[in-house]
Order: sequence, then C-alpha cells, then structure tokens
Amino acid sequence: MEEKYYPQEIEEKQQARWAAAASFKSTIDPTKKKFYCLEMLPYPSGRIHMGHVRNYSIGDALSCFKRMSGYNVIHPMGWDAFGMPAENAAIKIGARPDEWTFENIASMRGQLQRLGFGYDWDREIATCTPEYYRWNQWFFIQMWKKGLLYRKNAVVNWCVKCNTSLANEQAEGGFCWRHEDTPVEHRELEQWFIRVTSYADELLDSLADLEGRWPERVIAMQRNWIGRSRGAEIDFTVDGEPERRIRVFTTRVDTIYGASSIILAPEHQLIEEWIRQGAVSQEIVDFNTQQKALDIEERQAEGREKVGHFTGHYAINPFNGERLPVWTANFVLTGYGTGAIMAVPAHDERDFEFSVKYGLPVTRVIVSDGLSGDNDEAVSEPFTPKDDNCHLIASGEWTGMSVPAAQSAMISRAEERGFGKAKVNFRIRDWGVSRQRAWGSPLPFIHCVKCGIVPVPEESLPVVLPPDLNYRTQGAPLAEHPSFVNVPCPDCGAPARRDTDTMDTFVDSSWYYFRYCDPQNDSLPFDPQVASYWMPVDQYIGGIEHAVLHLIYTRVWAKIMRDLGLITFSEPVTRLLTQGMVCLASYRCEEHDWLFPDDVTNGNCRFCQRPVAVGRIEKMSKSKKNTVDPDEMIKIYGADTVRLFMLFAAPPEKDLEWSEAGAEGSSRFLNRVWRIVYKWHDQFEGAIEGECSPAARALRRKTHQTIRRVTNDIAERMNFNTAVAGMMELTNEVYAFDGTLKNGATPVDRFVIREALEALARLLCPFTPHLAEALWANLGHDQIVLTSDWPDFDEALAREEELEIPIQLNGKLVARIVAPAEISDNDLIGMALANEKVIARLEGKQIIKTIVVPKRLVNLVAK
RNA sequence: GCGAAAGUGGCGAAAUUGGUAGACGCACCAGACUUAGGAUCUGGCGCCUGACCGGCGUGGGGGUUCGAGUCCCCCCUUUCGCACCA
Repeated sequence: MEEKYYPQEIEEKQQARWAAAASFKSTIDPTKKKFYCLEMLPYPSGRIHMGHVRNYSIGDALSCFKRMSGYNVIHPMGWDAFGMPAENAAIKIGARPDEWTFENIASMRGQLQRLGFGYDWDREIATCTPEYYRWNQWFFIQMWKKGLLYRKNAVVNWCVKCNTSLANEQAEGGFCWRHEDTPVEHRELEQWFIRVTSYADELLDSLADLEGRWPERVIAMQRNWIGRSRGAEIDFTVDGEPERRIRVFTTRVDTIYGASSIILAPEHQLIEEWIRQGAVSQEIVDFNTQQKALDIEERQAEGREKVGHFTGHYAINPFNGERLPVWTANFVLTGYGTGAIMAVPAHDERDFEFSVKYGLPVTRVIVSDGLSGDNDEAVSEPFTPKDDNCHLIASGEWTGMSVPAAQSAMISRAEERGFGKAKVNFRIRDWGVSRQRAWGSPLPFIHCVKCGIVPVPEESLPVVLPPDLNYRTQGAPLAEHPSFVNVPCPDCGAPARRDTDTMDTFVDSSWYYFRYCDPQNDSLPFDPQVASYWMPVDQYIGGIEHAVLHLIYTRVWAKIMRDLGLITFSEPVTRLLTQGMVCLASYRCEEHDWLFPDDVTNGNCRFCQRPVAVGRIEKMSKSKKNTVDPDEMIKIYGADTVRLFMLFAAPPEKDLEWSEAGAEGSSRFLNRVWRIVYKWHDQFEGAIEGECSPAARALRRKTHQTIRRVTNDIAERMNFNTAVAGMMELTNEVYAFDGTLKNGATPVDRFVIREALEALARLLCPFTPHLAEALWANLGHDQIVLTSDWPDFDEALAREEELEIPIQLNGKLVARIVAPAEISDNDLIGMALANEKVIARLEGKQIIKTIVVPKRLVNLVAK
C-alpha cells in the first residue's frame, strides 16, 4: 500500500478493474428484485458541467447502494443528441452535425468514465441515430392510425433565434425556453399535433397517486399547467339575429343574472364577420387590427390596461331575457374557452375593473349567508367566494339557492332548453411537435395531391436524415434536398412530397428510458416482456426545469404506449427527485456586464476600474461567467473528492454552493481515512474477536451505529450529507481509539480496528468508489467491493450501555446525569433527585409531577 | 395579485415521532510535532457575563403543552412557480 493517497492513480486503476469485470452490466434475473435508477440524459454540448456531476453523483450513489443491497440494478446513460447547437455549428463553421455530435459524445463519455460512474455502457443510446429515431417515426405512425396525431393549421409560437415553432410548454410566459430574453412571435402554420388534451383528465387525476413520491412543487406546477376548470357553456343569441349565437364559457353560471355585458376577444370570428359585413364602426376595425399586431410579450405586459369598445350590437341573456351590450376587449383571450365571456362585474375582479372604467352597470347577485343583500348601495369591490356559504339574490326563481346548488340546477335548465351545457376546460393544449429544423427526426409522412397524407410504410422505416444536407441556406435544408423530398406516393405511386419538418426533440426524451431496457431491438421500440421486468423507473433524478416540459410529455407518452398495448402501467416514474442547482457567486460591472472572478481586482472591474457589484450566488452558467470546470477539479483533487463534496455540502434537493475550501475539506477527510488505513493495514495478524476494553467496545459500538445510520440515511431519506457526516464521526473515533493505544494494541484491539476500517471502506462505496475499492484491496481483499454486499450491523453491538440523560426542572435543563441504558423509570428519578444541582434548584419547591421519557429525559415539574 | 417552499452560529448545515438546539464540515483561535508548513495531530469555537454561577438564543409577536426549531394563529422577509385561463 502506498503511504500517500494519490487519487488519479487509484481512479484509473479501479476503473480498469471494473471495466474488465463488467461490474455494472445488468441482465434480467427474475429471481432478484430490480431497481431502475435513471438520471436525465444530457445534451452532448461537448463538456459536462457541475450540474451534471451533481445529478450523476446522486444517481450513482443510489445505484451503488441498491446494487450492494441486493437489487438487480439497471443504471444506463445516453445522449439527447438532436438539437440546435449541432445545427448552429453546421451553419457557423460548416461542421457536419452528426460528426460534431458524435465527437462531443465521445469526449463527454470520457469525462463521465473518468468520474467513475457505474453505467452499463452496453445500453448506451444516442437519439440522433436512425436505430433510435426510427422508433419515433414508428410511434408517429401508430398515433396517426389511432387519431392521436393530427395536422392542422394553427397560430403557433415562433422563436426567431431557434427559427422554428415551439410548443406551448416551450414558450411559457411568452418567451422561448432556450432563449429567455427572446419573446415568441405568432405565426400561422400547418403543424403536427399530438392529442395531449384527450389525456388531460387522466394526467391531472393521477397526479394524486404521485403525491409523496414526486416533489410537491412539481405536482403543483403540473396541476396548474393542466389547469382544469369545470363550468358551463351558455349561448346568448344576438339581438335581432336569432339564428346567430355567442357561446361563452363560465365557471360561475350562478352569477348570470349579474351579467352586464358580453365581451369578445379581438380575434373572435363574429368580430371578423361583422367587420367583413361592415356591421361595426371604423373604431372597432382599427382596434381589431391594432390588437392582432401585438406580440405575446406586449399583450402580457404587466399591469396592462384593459381596453375595449362597444360593437353596437346586443345579445340576449337566455335566463332572464335581458338585453346586454356586446363589447370587444383586449383582456379576453382567444385561445381559452370560447373566446367570449359574460362580464359579471360584481363577482369578478377583471370584469369589475373593466365595467367601472366603461360605466357598465354592476349588480350584486351573490351574498354571504346571513346577509339579506340588495343593490341599493353601490358595489365598491367585487365579491368572489365560490363556497357554499353564499346564496343568490336578485336572480328570479333561483334566488335563495346556495351557489353550488344553483350552478347544477341552472346547468340542467340550460341543457333542457338547449341553450347551454356543462363544460370542462383545460389550459393545457395539444402538443405541437413540428419543428422547422433539419437536425431532428424526419416525419414519416408523404403528402400526395391525390391521396392526402400517407404514412411511410412501416417496413421502409427509418426515413433517414440525408447526410449531405446543405445547412447554409436561407430556406429549409430538407426541402432543398431533391432526393429526400421527391418520392412516389406509397398508395398510388404518383409523384409526391415528403414532409420536410422534423420532430420536437422532446419526442426523443419522452421514451428514451424504455429503449435502455432493450436497446438493440430491431423489430419494436422495445420488447414488452423485457420492459415489464425493468419498468417503471424506480428513481428518476434531474432538474426542476423540466417540471412542465419533459416530465409532462413523458407521462403522456407512457399513456399512449399503454393504449398501444406496449405496457400495462400508466405512470412511468415511481419516484422523482429534483436536485438543486450548483451555484457560485457572480460579479457584474455596469459597463462590462458579467465578469470572471479573475477580472475583479480589489472589488473593481479590471477593465474600467468601476466598483463591481458582488453579485448574487447564482446557478453556474457560462453567460454569468461563474462556472467551475469539473475536469480541472478532478485534476487537482480527484473524482472521488469532487463527488464526495457534491453529496456532502447540501441535501440533494437543495441548491449547493461550490466552494474550493469545502472541496478541500472533503479531500482532507479522504486523506485522513487513507492515513489511518495505511497505519493499520498490515497490523491485523492474530486479530481476534474477544472481550473488549471499554474503549474498544465504544469503537465497536460506533462502527455498528454508523452502519445503521448510513444505511438508514440513504435508504429512507436519500440524505447523503448526513450519511457522510456519520462516516466522518466514525473516522474521528478510530483516530481517538488509535490515540489510546500508546502501549500497543491487543489482538482484540486489532480486530476492532479492522472491523471499523472494513465497514468504512464499504460504506464509502456509493460516495467515493475508487477510494473504497483501493482501501478494500489494501485491507487484504481480492474481490471487487462495489459488487459485494452492503455491510450488516449487529443491533446488540450498536446498543448503548450508558446514556447521558438531561434532567429538566419545569422544562428547563438543570443537569445531565449518566445512567445505565436499561435503568427503570423509578431508579432514574432516584438518580435525578440525588443530583447536587437538582437538589439545590429544588430547594423550597414541591414536585407536582414527574415526566420520564425512557432513554431521553426526566422533567420535574415543581412549584 | 394568486400559489408553493423556506428563514437555525461568521459560513454550508444537523436535530428521523413534540424531548439535551447547533452533529458533521468550512473559516477562525490556541497548543504539539517540525529547519519550515498553506502538511499532520490535539484542543477551543452561538451570544452576554473576566472564569465560575447565571442569563439569553432557531425571522418577529401571540398560543397549545410538563416540555416547541418542530404543532396552531397573526405578521415580516426571501426564493421559486403562475400571472388577465373567465
């Protein structure tokens, strides 16, 4: 054994041993319980960053622990390999996207291997290979046949930087998800859509099953995103044109007697029609033109003023025959509900604001129970509770009914009379999956003038992306590739055109982890039998940023696969952990923007000498110039230290601040472990279990307690940070015991030390696998420790013999006494009462009550 | 504005069921070893009080309890998500 710890040497050597032994290869074994541990696959940008290191350190620690605990673990890795950066490289430097991508994959795979993560590389996939995207195409054809995929002309979100359309999830808040400073535009395009809305109810309802297993935050975000609201659609006829109806959506049909106007979105088709017919004033025409010209950002600007105009038309309230003015206004959204609302100013904040501004009447129709309520007094603010402690007033025959009762009764009436019906609306939309990019999965469809849209026959899949595309063109590279575009129609043989869009890359990541189960299959995306062994994923680990992107799409995809008969379950991910970000302080100069730490001297900008705002601690990012390169840290400290720090510095779901001093602390600990193992590794001859000295017994106890604690911290809570703290304590105890052996160690002492060090080596496996492996070998073992058993502990040896028991007087600590662990309550009280401090403090007082919590404390209540 | 989470030493954090607040680590201080140490080992380290004794202490205020970081109510702050969704 080397006297000093040389991490780089050890790491290379142990990685070679694992590779030679195929330590992380997984195969189906029906006799063993499986555990599928999955981390979100990276985009092959070229370099891994600290966020990846953290993500994968967590996953690897758990995988290793589960493997050692007897599970048949599958722990795969792959590449989300389609996407914009490769295409940009093609445009900027003339690279071939496939070559560029595979080079990046090779270098990142090397980085992951140097970190020693235990992946089964035989299962590796890259989503840009025809062997993979072929199955995207296959899925699309199955969905098309089932009506789950369709094509329509639609107004879509368009990012000018990506130069493509985006799904709603990718344009949240009006900005592109990849370019947070770029507002999306509206464009009208013919697009492919996946019918996500037909799963909306199920997506929402089964979130309840994920509670306790998925982070509350993610569940809340998905609930909000799906956004189900139950209400009714009610038809108002246009006054004077009884055949023409305006359908509104409302969740508060009970307030309909308080409606004082009907408001249409500027894009509403009736407005368009009236404009065509010249049935509205020039004012309305101008307003309409102006509103439609605004982009999403402008329309959503904070505090935007509500603006509207009276159209000159009226509509009839079907419940009471009242004649209501029809307006058009900017705050009514075209994409939600019917694009038309009934405004009830007394019971809706937006309607109130609008109606007050334009002098529309405000009529109360709901009041709290116990109040009579009338409309003699002006309404000063809207009253919006929806609970059943309110009832209706001034509402004809419905007056006096509770809100929920009125809602169902009024919907029934509308249904009877044919002017309305119950209706559930969702915020979530169908998933727009067309992308006007070339580096993506081609769509397996052919457009024929005679036959329409014809799917490519399954036996001719995959539709391969041509390797010789010209990316440096104004137009679409795929459309400019004649032999790709011009194909005969599979049905009639006439000349036809291939679809030249590609799929959203979120399609690739929606099902990639199913492919890991059966990565070579060339007749199906995966064998259902094989998937039924490994799936669902037991633990998924990744960033929160995918809460309503990937994590919704992948739930949808599983339900689609279930309906295609490929799987029998509906939720693909049993447990989800969203790890915190890796952060570092950032620096910003008002003139030179973000600065590297090296460009800040004495708090001033190196370029302009202006004082630098010592920025907030922010997520590491290139644009903020606060990144730390994992490779450099590995060179300095070794992979084990970097991994240990990632797990020790904070609990996994919390943000973590990278700290060089903290990394040094982790390194110091590993060196400390190494040194004590070095000191003892050849001292175990004649070691024998036997009667221990008190100090030796204490160390044994600590060893067994530590095994118990580390096991529990990982298995029950995934609190790797406290597990590490436990191992540090054990190490400290070994040093303390070592310090007591000035006069030499007995054979029993040697046994106890070996037991502690072997336990430590095995407990370290999930955290610092290379070091653990090297220690294990140096302790005289031939087999690979990472694939050996997790240590057991002996409850009897872990049990404390004596306990320090705090004595409280009226809940305040007055003394601590040391008592045998198994002492009776009465004896413990006796010891407490005999304590000097207790006697002094009790003087002149009477004990009223005594509380004993066995093994924890004694509380004397006295007056 | 709505929703969610969080607030504990100089710092990162522990405290698993209401039961010794601050484990473990960083930084700092002292001692030992040493030619030297930014190595290593040992000790100290919430605040006030010179030490003891004692008092205070988990964002602030109230409450429940023998006992509250933990449970309940009100308030403040921060972070995150949503943001005209009728």
